[in-house]
Amino acid sequence: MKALTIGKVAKQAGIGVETIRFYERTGLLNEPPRNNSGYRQYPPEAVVKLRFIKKAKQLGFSLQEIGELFNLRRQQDATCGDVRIRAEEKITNIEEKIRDLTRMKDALTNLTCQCSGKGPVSKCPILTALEPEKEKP
Amino acid sequence: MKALTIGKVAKQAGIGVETIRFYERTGLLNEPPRNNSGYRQYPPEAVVKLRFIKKAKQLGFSLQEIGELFNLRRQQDATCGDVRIRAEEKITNIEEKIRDLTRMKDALTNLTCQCSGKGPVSKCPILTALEPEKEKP
DNA sequence: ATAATCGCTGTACCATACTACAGAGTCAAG
DNA sequence: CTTGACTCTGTAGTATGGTACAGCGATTAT
Repeated sequence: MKALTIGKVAKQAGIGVETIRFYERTGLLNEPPRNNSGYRQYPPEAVVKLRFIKKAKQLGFSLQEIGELFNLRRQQDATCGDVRIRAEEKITNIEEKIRDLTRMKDALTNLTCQCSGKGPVSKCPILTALEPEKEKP
Repeated sequence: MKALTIGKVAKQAGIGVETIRFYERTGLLNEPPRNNSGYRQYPPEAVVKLRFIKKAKQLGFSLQEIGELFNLRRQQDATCGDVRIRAEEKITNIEEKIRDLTRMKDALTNLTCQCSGKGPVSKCPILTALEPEKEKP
């Protein structure tokens, strides 16, 4: 006997009960089985899925994009080549995010270094951090 | 003569005119000087700032957080140690995002590899990608 | 010099992602 | 066996981040 009620799942995933029902309504989560009195019965994996959603949102993915990531997995065996292409798009996308974040981090590190030093900063490293690279003449 | 109208800035930054005015209303952008007829006169750096905002949003930062990043820079010379602490918080935060994205990327790569191979996948690598690490007994 | 385009303010509306009830049934602990 | 916490459905409200006019003046291209 391992099924969880919605409240347990919510607590373990660190999100609200209403939010879970909302995700279900929008189709992001599929409907779990119910017990005799109509209570949702979640398998423990539901917690994993919800934690994934939470994290992915913090990384700038919309609920729709998160759904696409799930679909990628579900359709995997069906239409292999197609899925591969879309997965590679996601990967490229993610790599760009990582690059941007790395630049942003470097800029902030830079800022804290300058802070311990002295003198005015002519160009703001944070702002220019996310500029598209351009060749220097 | 280098001042740009709002339309020029918007085009160069790749965002809408209305959005720029919206950012101004909310205080994310400070009010630019005006010309005789009341038109906003932006310096070229405004484009850099707007592109930063656009990117940062894609990375999961809220407008408020983006504003905090800007403040970090502005207050830099004033309250050095304090700024340093908050900058380091941001850095830690960013490092976690990078870690999560890297895990997600690896999981997707994994998925495309499995795809070219064959056989059913018992555990979904995407879902478990963003799980907090736990020691394996 | 006169449209078309752009800019101004102000207000209203929109999509996304929740969040909060109301009103009724269910379950578990003392 | 009741009382308090939990669940259900349904509907409504909120926060964030825009987007879209209307109604007017300024500018620019022909």
